[in-house]
Parts: sequence; C-alpha cells; structure tokens
Amino acid sequence: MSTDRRKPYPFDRLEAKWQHHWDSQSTFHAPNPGDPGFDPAKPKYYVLDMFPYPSGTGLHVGHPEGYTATDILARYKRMRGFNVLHPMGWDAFGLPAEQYAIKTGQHPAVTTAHNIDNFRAQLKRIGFAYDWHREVNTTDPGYFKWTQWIFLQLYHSWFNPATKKAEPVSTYRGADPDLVRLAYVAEVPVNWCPELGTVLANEEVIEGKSEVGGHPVERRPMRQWMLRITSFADRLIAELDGLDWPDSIKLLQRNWIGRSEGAEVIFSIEDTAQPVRVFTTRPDTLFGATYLVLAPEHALVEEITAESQREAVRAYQESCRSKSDLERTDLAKDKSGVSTGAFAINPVNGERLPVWIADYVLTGYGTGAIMAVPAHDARDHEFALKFNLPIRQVVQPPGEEPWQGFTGHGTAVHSDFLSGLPTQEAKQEINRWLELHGKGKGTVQYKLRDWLFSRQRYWGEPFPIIWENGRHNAIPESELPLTPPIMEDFKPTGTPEPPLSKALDWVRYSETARRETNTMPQWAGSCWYYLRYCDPKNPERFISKEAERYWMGADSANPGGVDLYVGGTEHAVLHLLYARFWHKVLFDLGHLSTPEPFQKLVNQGIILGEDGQKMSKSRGNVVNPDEIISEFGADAFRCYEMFMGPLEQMKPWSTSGVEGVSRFLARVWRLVMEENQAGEWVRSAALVEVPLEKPQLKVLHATIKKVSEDIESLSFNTAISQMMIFVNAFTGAAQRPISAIRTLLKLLNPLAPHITEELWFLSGAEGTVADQVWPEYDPAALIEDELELVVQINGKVRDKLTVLRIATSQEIEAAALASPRAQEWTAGKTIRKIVVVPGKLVNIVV
RNA sequence: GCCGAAGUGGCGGAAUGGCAGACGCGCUAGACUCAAAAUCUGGUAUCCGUAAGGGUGUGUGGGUUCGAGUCCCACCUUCGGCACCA
Repeated sequence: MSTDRRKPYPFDRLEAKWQHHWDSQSTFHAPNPGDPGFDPAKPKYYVLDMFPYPSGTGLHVGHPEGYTATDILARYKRMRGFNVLHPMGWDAFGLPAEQYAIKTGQHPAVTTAHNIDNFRAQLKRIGFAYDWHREVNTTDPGYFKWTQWIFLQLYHSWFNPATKKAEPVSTYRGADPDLVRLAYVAEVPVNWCPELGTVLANEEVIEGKSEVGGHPVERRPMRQWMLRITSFADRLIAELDGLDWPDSIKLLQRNWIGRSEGAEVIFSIEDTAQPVRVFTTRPDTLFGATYLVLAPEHALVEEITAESQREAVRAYQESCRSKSDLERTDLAKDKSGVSTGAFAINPVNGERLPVWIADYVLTGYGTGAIMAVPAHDARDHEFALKFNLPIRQVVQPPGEEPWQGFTGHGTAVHSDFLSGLPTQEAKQEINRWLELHGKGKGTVQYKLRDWLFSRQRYWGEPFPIIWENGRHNAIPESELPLTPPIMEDFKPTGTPEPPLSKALDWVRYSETARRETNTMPQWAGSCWYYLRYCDPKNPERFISKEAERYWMGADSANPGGVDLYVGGTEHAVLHLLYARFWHKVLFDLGHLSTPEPFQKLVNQGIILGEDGQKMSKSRGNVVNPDEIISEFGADAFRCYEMFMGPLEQMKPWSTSGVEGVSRFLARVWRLVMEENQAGEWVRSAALVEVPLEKPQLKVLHATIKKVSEDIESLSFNTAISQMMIFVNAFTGAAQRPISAIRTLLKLLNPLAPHITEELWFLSGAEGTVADQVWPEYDPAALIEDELELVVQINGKVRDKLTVLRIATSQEIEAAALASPRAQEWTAGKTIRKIVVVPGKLVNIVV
C-alpha cells in the first residue's frame, strides 16, 4: 500500500486543524462549581477511562478502543446538555520504569516524563475530548502527597466490628491500637522474587512466577505493611448488588473474596494444654472425621509432635519450605504428609483421631488446620487411601450415587443426634451443639487475604512513617509530600533491604528515628485517581467537599459515583477491589458522600491481531495506531475500532475493515464536497435547501432514533451501520437536502469529530458541531400509511401483502387468504387457525 | 476439577419469540477510462431448477410454540477466570 496514494479526503490537514482548535479553545474543559462558566442548571456526567501506564512502547490499538467509547459518550452527553467530566492521566509509578532506568542509567523520572509526552501526543492525535486541564500524574509530588495522606487515614483508623465501619483509631478501647489499625505491620510469609528484588502481592504471582517478567518466586517470612481489606469483605460483596456492572465481573469479585460459611470446631489434643481449632464448611460431617491435618507451618506442630515422629516431621517441614509455590500447588502431584504421633479428641463422640501434617492444608486459609472426613471430601479421600486411614460414611446421597467420595448434600447417617437430618439442618443443629458445649461455633471464612502493601523498590511512594525504638509512627501531615531521595544507585540491594535504605541521609529522620524504606505498590496511585480528577490542583485537600459532592455525589436522578467507567477485564478483580476498599474507608471517615466509586462499569474486549491471535511482538502481529492514523486518519481509526463489533467482545483486527470505514467517511465527505476541474475540493452543487422526500424523511428520523439509542447502549457498531444506510440513501440523490446532511453531521460527530466539524464549516453552517444540540427524532416520520405484511402458511413465508396501516385484523385476514400464493397453498386444505401479528405478519395454519 | 462467556455465509458481524444473514470486508459483473486506480450501479448462504419456484440452513440431539438463532433440557467445542480455600 503506497503511502503517497491520493487521500480520499484531506483528513491530515483538517484533523490537525480541529485538534489545535479544541486545544486552544479548551472546548472540552469542564468547569467545577464556582468556576467561570459553570452552569448549575446542567446535570453532570462523569465518564472515566482506566488511565494508562505510560510505557516506553507507546499506545497500542487496545488502549483507544475503550478510550474511543468513552469519548463518544462524553461528546454525546455534552451535546445533550451535560457538564461532562472526561479526564486523562498517568499511572506512572511502577516496575518497568524502574527496570528500564536500571538498564539505561537514566532516572525513572526522566523516562517517565518522556513517555508521558509521547502518550499525550498520541492521544491528542486521535482527537479525544479530554479536559487536559485536569491531567494527573501519580508520580507528581502534588499528587502523591495525597496518596500518602490517604495512607495516613488508613493508618489512623480501625474497623469497628460493632458499627461495621472504619473509625478513627481513637475510638478503639483496647490497649494496643497497633493491633487493629487498617494499615499495620506484620511478619508474614511473602512472595519474594529474588530476580526483581522485591515482594509481590499474591495477585502478582501467577503459577509461582512473577506476573511481570515471569521470574521464580519463593516464600519467606518478612516484616511488611498490610492493609486490612478483609474487614471490608462482607461490604465489598454486599454493596456490589446496587452497581450497574456486568454480572460476570461481580461474580469474579465475589469469587475472589470467596466467602464461605461453616464452623470452627475445637479439638483438644492428648497430653497437651493447647487445643487445635479447625475450620470446616461441613460441620454436619463431624462424626465422619477420622483424622486431623495441620499445615506444616502450623504453630502447634512443634508442641504436639511425639518424640518418635520428631525427625520425620522436621524433615517434612523442611521439604515443604524449600518447595516453590508452583511445586506445592501442583494438583497433579500425589498427596504427601506425615503423622505427628499426636491424637486429638473428637468433641462430639470422644474418639481419638491421629493428627497429621500435610501440605494440602494451607497456613493462610481458615485456621490452618482441618478435620478430615475422607468419605465426603475428595482431598481427604485421596489422602486417606494413600495412607490407609479409615473412611466412614456419615452422609447418605439422595439418589443412587455411592456414598464414598460423595461431597454433595444428602441426609446425615451414623451421626448420633444428627442422623436423619438433611445436610442444611444438620449443619445448624451441630453448630448449636458446638456453641452450647463450648466446642466451637458457626463462622465465616474468606479467601481474600489482607493486602500486602509494601514493596522493596525505589520508584514508588515512600511511606510517611518513621521507626523509633522498634515502634512505628506517622510523620505529621505538614511534612507531606514525602519525596523519595534523589539517588544515583537505586538498584535492588539483592537482599530484602529496600533500595531506599542506601540513602542514609534521607533515612535518618532524627537522632533516634529512621524512615520506613519500603515504598507503596503501583496500585496505590490508581486507587483514588478518579477523585483527584474532580479537583486536580487543590493544594489544601485531596478533593474539595464541593467538587466531591458535585461530581461524585448522589441525587434523586443519580446514585452517585463515576457514571461510566470503561476498561479491560484485567482489572476486574484487583484494581476495582482495591479502589472500592479505599473509597469505603474514606466514605466511613466522612471524606466522601457515597460508598461506591464506580456506578456503571463496562469492560472492552481485547483486540486480537489480524491472524486471530493475541497481539505480541514475537508474533509480529502488533498493529501500531500511528500508522493507521497516518494512512486513514483519526476519524477512520476511531470509527473502525467501534465498527469492529460489540465493545465487550474479543475481536480480530482487519486493516481492510479500516479501509471500508474510511470509504464511508469519504462518502460523507462527498455528500458535501465535490472535486472541480482543477482537482480541488469545492462545495457540492447538489447540496441545496430542498424539502425531504418522504422516504428520505423516514431514513433521517430512523437514523436519529437508532444512533441515539445505540450510543446510549454503547452499541456503536450498529450506530455506524445505520449512518452507512443513511449515506447510501442520500448518495444517489440528485439534490441533497442540506438540513438532513447537517443532522447527519451532528449524529456522526461523537464518532468522527474532525470530519464532521470541517464539513459543518464548509457547508456554511454557524458555530461548531460540538456546540449543537443533539437532534430529536419525529415518531410521525417513521409511520407509513401502508405496511408490507408477510403471509405465512404453517410458519413459512409464502407471500407478501401491502395493506393500509389502519386495516383491521379481519381485513388483513381476508386479504391474506385472498392472496394468490395463499390460495395455491391452502387449496383443498382446512384452515385450522389464523394468527395476525399487527404490522408484521399473518400466519395461516392448515 | 469448579465458575463464567460464546458458537450464525469465505471473514467481522446484524436480528423486542415474527421475512435469518442488516451494515462492512472479500469476491464478482457492469458504467466511467486509451488503460489502471479511485468512484458509481448491480449480484453474492447452500442444493435442485433455464426460469418461475421449491428443498435445506444459525455447534449437536430433543422439547415448548401458529411460529425458535432467540425460550427449556441434555450434550459437544472454543475462549476467559479460579484452582488442594477444607
């Protein structure tokens, strides 16, 4: 494809012109309450993109998919009279910048600034209607000052189980507030990645390897900052209900939080003072327990292990410790474990149960100990078979299924006072019994763990914390922002000591106090950026009360929060969960007016390469948006991305598809313009002020209706189809009514803003399209006097019939029966039934 | 293994239970042209038939209905997520 091929219309010139116009006029600046130009009569609309990490490789075609969708909504709502907040910014802390910096010796701040300039230029080239006055950057001290401030809110708060809310830690009545803070320090087994020189969150470890780079990850205990997100588990589940999110994403979050109801049961251990607590979701099977299993790391193992087993237990613990997570969680492997030689007493019947340790029991979940019921649990069953432990039925399956290995609900058997009860009732009964006898109680467990919040990196927000005499303390708010030290060498130390520990002057806070040298994870900045956009330059607060109430608050017409949030599914769990958590804490503390940040969420599907495979450098199927824009223009690029298919769906790229959309835009161009003898574009002589013919009127109003509805429902592909139908209908006309063409320009403007502005101007209209009011359709124009009906015989189309719109069912029936084809098909047959669907069809059943 | 989403022409896809395949790509014929590109006009699921017309057809098999791509049941395939969570 030659690049000097003649352009179907001069998009290169006109796109640059309008981008400059929007920039210089601040066309899409949204005023806050109190700002000049603010109109309190206008409703607000907050439409948000997931801001990008400004990588060195620049924008790929996946970014603009979601960004174009929100841009269409922003421009559409603006024409509908809304005050639209549509901002963009940079999630610029993070590992790649730091690693690139280490490789090149350039400071990450330098490369980050360069990458941001590149991203901004690329986005402007696509013509997005962002309010660039509101740009935020998570690495800007004016921004991360407030990230640190929010951390201090967490640090100074606790979750009051009585009120189920975050409260200032001063309301805590216990002795040591450090035990309950939402931000706390703990010695926890963490995912240590030697290659990256840092700890990773569970979420950042995929199959025992780091999500970034795929390096091996091992577990080791380390002192870390944690955020008590588990306190909010119930609310994070419950408050999903009111959100307009895809059900699949809500489900993903619920599964991630992983709430399960069950019971804690207390087993005493022979010859030991300490009892073992186990968690089970099937307390109804307590009579079927034949042994206990503790996680190898369980605190009681040391105490209870019999002398004879001490050696074997120690060896097993050692082998587990050296295993990577990958090996340990490999499902294909055999069950392993050793006996401790100790015996537990089943509280319900006094039986002696051997106590084992095995790595299929995890330290981090429940109590780190289980009662094994091999008859009715697949893992226990496998373990019992391998080690020849007894298997005892206590549930009778409802059908013909064999009881051994049956894990469903049935009826309790061989279970004393539970026998005969259905599983549900048996659970309640045994919970009552346990509580009555002080042997346990019903509890709830979550898969969600507290959020491991510290990283051993340079390029992140420093914690506003100092250490003195082994105790941590917050620095005063007046010392924020706490900027990282300027360092020549910010390489990982190779030990768990973070790079900041090398900046000795910075670390030294006072004679006796030292700074915390960990930094926050990349998630921190993205947890609240949507709030900062509302009031991006405020030096006094992270967001002013007024701005928060206006953009995020609820009113009678609006449940509050961001009105539309579009981004990829890769953030369906972590980012959205973390941001909701912070939002709830800030809400509880009275800083925000609604408990949920994102009212409506839409996930765009990923764009595959032309070969139907995931785009990747190694496959060589990556599409560069810059090249597409150079060849076809930004409008064609935008429209093609929207025309590919439904927004949420995964779909392959097709460059010839871009050509098709480009042809469509060129046809729009030629509705208004034509070439003269000299090959210059001049206003078309066919464009005149004439009244519309009836069929034209119908197409026009059908198009207004369809495009309006389709934009509201984010069905941009069919909106474009309808506008193609419009263009096809008007292209052939000898005289093209100027009013109808201008209406099309308004409808097309949100999708293709440059060409429509230029044609608006060239057609001699006043002002700009962006400032026009969105057109309304006239239902009367869609009504025809005569309708074409389908005549079916036994559900098959046999004829067509034109009837008056006002015809009665009887008249339609008669006309259908009289039609020649119906006569043929019904000849000699009995008519059993006639179904008339007004405006659609007649079905004759013979 | 569990959970979720999806299967429609050569391709991307469209279709409040009511004419399956809108719109676009590709292909194809024609117009314009010395010619090509571009542009414009028409055709394009499949089988039988010169045609008129008819049969078949939305992953597979059943069902509900006057009527099913759409609703119900079972199954197959693909993709995504979680994964020894007791």
